[in-house]
Amino acid sequence: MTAAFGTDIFREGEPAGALYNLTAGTVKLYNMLPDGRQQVAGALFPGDFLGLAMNDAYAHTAEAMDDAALCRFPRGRFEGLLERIPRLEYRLLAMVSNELAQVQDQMLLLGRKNATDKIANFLLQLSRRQAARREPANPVRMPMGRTDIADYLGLTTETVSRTLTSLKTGGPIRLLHGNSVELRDRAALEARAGGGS
Amino acid sequence: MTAAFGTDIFREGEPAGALYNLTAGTVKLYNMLPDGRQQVAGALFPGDFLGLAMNDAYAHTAEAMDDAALCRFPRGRFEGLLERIPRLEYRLLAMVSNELAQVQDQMLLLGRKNATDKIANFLLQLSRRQAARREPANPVRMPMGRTDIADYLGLTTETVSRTLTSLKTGGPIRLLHGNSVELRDRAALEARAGGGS
DNA sequence: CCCCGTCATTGACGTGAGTCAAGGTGGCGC
DNA sequence: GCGCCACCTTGACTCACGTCAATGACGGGG
Repeated sequence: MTAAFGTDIFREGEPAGALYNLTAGTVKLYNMLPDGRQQVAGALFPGDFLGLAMNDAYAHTAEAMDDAALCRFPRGRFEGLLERIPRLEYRLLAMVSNELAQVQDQMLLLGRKNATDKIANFLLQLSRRQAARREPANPVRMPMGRTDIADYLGLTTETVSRTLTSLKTGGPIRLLHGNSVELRDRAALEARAGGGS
Repeated sequence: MTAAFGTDIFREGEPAGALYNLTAGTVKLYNMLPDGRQQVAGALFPGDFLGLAMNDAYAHTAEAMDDAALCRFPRGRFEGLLERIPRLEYRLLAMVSNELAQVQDQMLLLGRKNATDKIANFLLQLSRRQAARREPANPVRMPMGRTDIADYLGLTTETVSRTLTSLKTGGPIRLLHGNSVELRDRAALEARAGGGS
């Protein structure tokens, strides 16, 4: 199954009929706010699962940020699998637990850090996830636009832009062509990311 | 098992040796930030579970906010239970999924709302949880101090205080003795809580 | 009963990030 | 190659919230 750029895979509130595994491309999860803005809950890369929280309805809308390919598991059939392979349920539980831990980190980030710390964190997170996917960790690719980054970090596009510029000027990063970022001084970023305020 | 006011039930990073069910009292979950501040991840009330994310280490420190009583399930024995009662694992998965959804709501709150909206949301959330526990929904009890509220909402104690005062002056709430709040105009609060910015 | 420690409130002030508003820049189709 | 459009960048200004600091209200212990 494939999803073209900009199309929804499922929408917030829809009955959760299936879960998916992303095999190629990038997908964002977000919630629409009443005023039209959106809160991006996360970005997913190949290997990640979508809709694995076993609730009745999807908690987010999932939208392809480029052309994506997915593996779809209808929920009924999946639950049948769970019955027969209890081990699988344990794995699933672990995955949801992991996701929970990640989201809680993100909470901490949103509540307590300033713009620079948020961006530093974000870049390092992307880098780590690229490495986990056995891609080069360094030139970090950002398939999403400034708006999505802003909505993910609780900032505005302007602030994201300004912050990236100031990190560029300050030395730790370099902006490359095609929405990529070279991390020139990872230690400096780590310091910002971990550090408070 | 009991935990007196101010004592830790478990600490962030410790091997997750057990999970707990809170039977009486109130417990907060938080992470310490390097600079000494804390991010409160949640408040737990009777009936809630602690440490149910099946990771190897606890993601938070759990501290009793008053004298609390807990039911402790050592992890080994619990996993034995899981083996024998697959249905239980499914229940557990559902609970973790719920928690995930809640935390994601909280993320949205932290990233995108102003102080008044956060407080309104917080009060309504407490009210709903009291109702879920079959206590009266209206005078909302707040067992935690201003500092904990602030650390939960990503604010400062001063801002929490000011915002409560302004809600009081504006009409929708009334501050009672003993850390309780009377909701006088729930609709007004709902409007703030749902509404954007 | 009063003192003192802890926590909440209130005020004055500074600042980081949001808002509003112009430019740039690159990609794509014609 | 040109123009259009979407997106990014930059600037000026504003304001909500944080910070620093003083005061006020409880509540428990001596």
